[in-house]
Amino acid sequence: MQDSTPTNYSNLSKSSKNTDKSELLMQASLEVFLEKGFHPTRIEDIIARAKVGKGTFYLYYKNKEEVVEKCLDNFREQIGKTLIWVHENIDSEAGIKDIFLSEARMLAETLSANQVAGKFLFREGRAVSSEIDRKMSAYYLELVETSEQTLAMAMSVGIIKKLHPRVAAMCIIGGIVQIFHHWLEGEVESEVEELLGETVNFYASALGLE
Amino acid sequence: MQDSTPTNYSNLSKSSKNTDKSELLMQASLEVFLEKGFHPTRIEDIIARAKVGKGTFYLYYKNKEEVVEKCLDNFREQIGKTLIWVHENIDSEAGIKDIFLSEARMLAETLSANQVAGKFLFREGRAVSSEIDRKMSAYYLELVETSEQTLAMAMSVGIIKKLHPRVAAMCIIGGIVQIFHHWLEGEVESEVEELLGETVNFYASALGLE
Amino acid sequence: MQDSTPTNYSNLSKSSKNTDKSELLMQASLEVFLEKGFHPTRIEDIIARAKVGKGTFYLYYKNKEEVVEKCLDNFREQIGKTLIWVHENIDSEAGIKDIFLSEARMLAETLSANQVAGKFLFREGRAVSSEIDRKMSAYYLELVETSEQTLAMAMSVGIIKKLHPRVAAMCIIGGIVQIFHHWLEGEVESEVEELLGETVNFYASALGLE
Amino acid sequence: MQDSTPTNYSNLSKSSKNTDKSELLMQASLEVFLEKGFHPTRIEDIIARAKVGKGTFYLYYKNKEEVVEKCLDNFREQIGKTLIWVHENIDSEAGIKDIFLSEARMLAETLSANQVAGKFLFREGRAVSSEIDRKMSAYYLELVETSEQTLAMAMSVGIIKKLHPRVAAMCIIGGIVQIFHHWLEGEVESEVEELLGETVNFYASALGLE
DNA sequence: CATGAATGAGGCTTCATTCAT
DNA sequence: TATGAATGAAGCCTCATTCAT
Repeated sequence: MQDSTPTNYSNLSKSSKNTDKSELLMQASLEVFLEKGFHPTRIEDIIARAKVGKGTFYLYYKNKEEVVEKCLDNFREQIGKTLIWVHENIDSEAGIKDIFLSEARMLAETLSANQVAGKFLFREGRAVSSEIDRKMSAYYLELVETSEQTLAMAMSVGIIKKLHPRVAAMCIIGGIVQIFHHWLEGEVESEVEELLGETVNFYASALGLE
Repeated sequence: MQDSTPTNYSNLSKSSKNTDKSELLMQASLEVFLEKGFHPTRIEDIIARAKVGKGTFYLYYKNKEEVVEKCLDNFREQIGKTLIWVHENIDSEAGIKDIFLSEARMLAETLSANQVAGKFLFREGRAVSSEIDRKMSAYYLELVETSEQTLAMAMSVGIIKKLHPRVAAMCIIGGIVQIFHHWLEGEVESEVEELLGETVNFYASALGLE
Repeated sequence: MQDSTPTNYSNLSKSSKNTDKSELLMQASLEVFLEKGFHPTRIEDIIARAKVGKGTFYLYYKNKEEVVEKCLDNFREQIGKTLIWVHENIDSEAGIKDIFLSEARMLAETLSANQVAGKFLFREGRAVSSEIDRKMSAYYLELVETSEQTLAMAMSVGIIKKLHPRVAAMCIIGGIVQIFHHWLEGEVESEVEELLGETVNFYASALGLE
Repeated sequence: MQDSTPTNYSNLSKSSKNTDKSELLMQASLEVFLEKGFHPTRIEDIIARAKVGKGTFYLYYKNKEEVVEKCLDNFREQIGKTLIWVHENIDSEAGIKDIFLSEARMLAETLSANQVAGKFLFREGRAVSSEIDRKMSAYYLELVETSEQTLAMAMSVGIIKKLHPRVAAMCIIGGIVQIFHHWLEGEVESEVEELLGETVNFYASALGLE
């Protein structure tokens, strides 16, 4: 529990150097992408931000697109790890609403730790390249399907109200993404805790929990 | 009723010649944008699709971005007209769920009539330019706020359950957009009518309507 | 006879414009290639010489290599036409040495008219690209083989001395190329007529023609 | 006789360590030059082939061009040594044809021992740099002139037929180079011995020997 | 001596835009 | 209006070379 942070770079002095540069470049890239947009960003902008030479960029990435590809993979991995962690640490005594709430909190935390990436991916990930677009569509679909299965199961055992499971999944995923998107963009003035609570309330109501 | 189709360009004989070329170019542009993505698309691709000379494009549009700007304006106008039409034609006898359903049906119809534009805007509208991004953010916010107000009012008169109106609005708008997005991308196999019905069911449940 | 020049651009006002630019670029390219060498030559050098914009080059050629490819094709065609013309216009009364002499004269004339191309191709054609290298090897082989067949036939009917026909062909082609190369490079001070005469003498002697 | 091989690096124990790396790099360079061509070859390719670090190349050579320069010098030296050896070991009793034949045999042997260098220099030596081009032109000219002098002398004493000595020299050098080139490229199927014999025959015939 | 990460000058190529017809 | 040949600014990317270890 005290070691929940997945990435640990300690005692890797040699290999960390590589990782450092590539990490540095990714952070710099994402920052500039957010500020200027992906397509208007020139490699020049990135290396200026990262304070490295032009050739150095190409030592670590084939081009701008590859940065995003790697970023998306990281992002998925982070989210994935979060979801897994949540499922492994569910307090079996807790009510469903509480489980939802912890899940939401963990997601919010992960997103918070990956703000720049999240903001960028939500905003213009799909427009980076058709490759990324495909990956993102696939990811959304995966989320929807996983969600659908969970809902279907919960419906069959009568924990939640009977609704069209896939439609419900899409409504939920879409809503959550929307809320996180607005939140990351700073367009929501409520406190996170309130936001999460109310969101859970909304979906609890939809699914007939109390 | 006999004039339900919102777009009606008839009796515009004079300007129609201009409009024809500019319309032709917009359709061609959107088609190519959808196929190759906005940024990879070159003016050359557009004029090849539209079968006009290279100079002709610049007779009607300043650049690719302007095409999208016009397209977004059209799109908003179509949706706006639809929503207005719905509100003007509400059968006051009908129940709320029925009103939602007609609203959803009309939106689906409008989106269907503007498939290419809708698909493109959902997919990569935000990445076209910061100008467009701002416009789209503003539009989403506007939708959320309008929705929020309606919900707040309905809550205050006890028609629907008391929830955080802005959170509810975001959940609803997000879910609907998600569903329409999946639908336009052909990733939903249900019949439209079923899809709409189940969506309305989900939100009716959330809002405590029966 | 009065129309022996193969290329005739008269009355082609429209298409000649295209041809003119591509011809202009080829001439400019070859000139610069000769002066600086193919590889050190930058597209910039070519367009400066041709006095056109940088984009214009790419309107007519994919890259420097393509210029050489086209040039080699032209060159082969010119030589080919010359050889054909010679064979069609042989004075059947003439002695073999005289036939050789007219052939040599015509070749010298053709090379003279394609000096820049010839000089460049002899000097560094093979180093332009492996593609060109292959083409040139194939061309040399073709020349050797054609020559070999002619010699073999002449040997079999006793017109010339019996020697190894392929070795003889290689000796002759190699020698002639060497002489033309030196001549084009301006490293031979004799008059053309004398050079040709003495060359024919040498091979006549080798082949036992008095 | 027991020391007929011109290159003998034995008893150079001290410098041999340096020489080894520089020799290794030269061999690696030439191999890659032959496979990819000189200009497309990057230093990276060379050091990959030689299995040394990138900086190491620069410890021994200023650049790719210098490798070729050294290679050309070696090559000339080898050929030079061969020719000298032949002249010093001529059996004064032998006929001219036999002398030619031994000369040709020794040259073939030397070329065989320097195949890679020879192939490369014949193929694209002139295109390496204008410096190398000049050196090669000068070398060809030197060969022609030496040959011319020998021929002129032989003509003056009536050993061989009277012909234009410079033209004869060019024909002979050109032919021999052509034959060796074809042979090195593997485009000749005859046995070396036959090839050499027939070549000597051809030129013997040209020069009126028997 | 040997290495290879870092650099940035320099050349290639694309493509939006113009403009004479 | 409509066209498309011509242009050159601008961005991408490579690769020779350096230098700290």
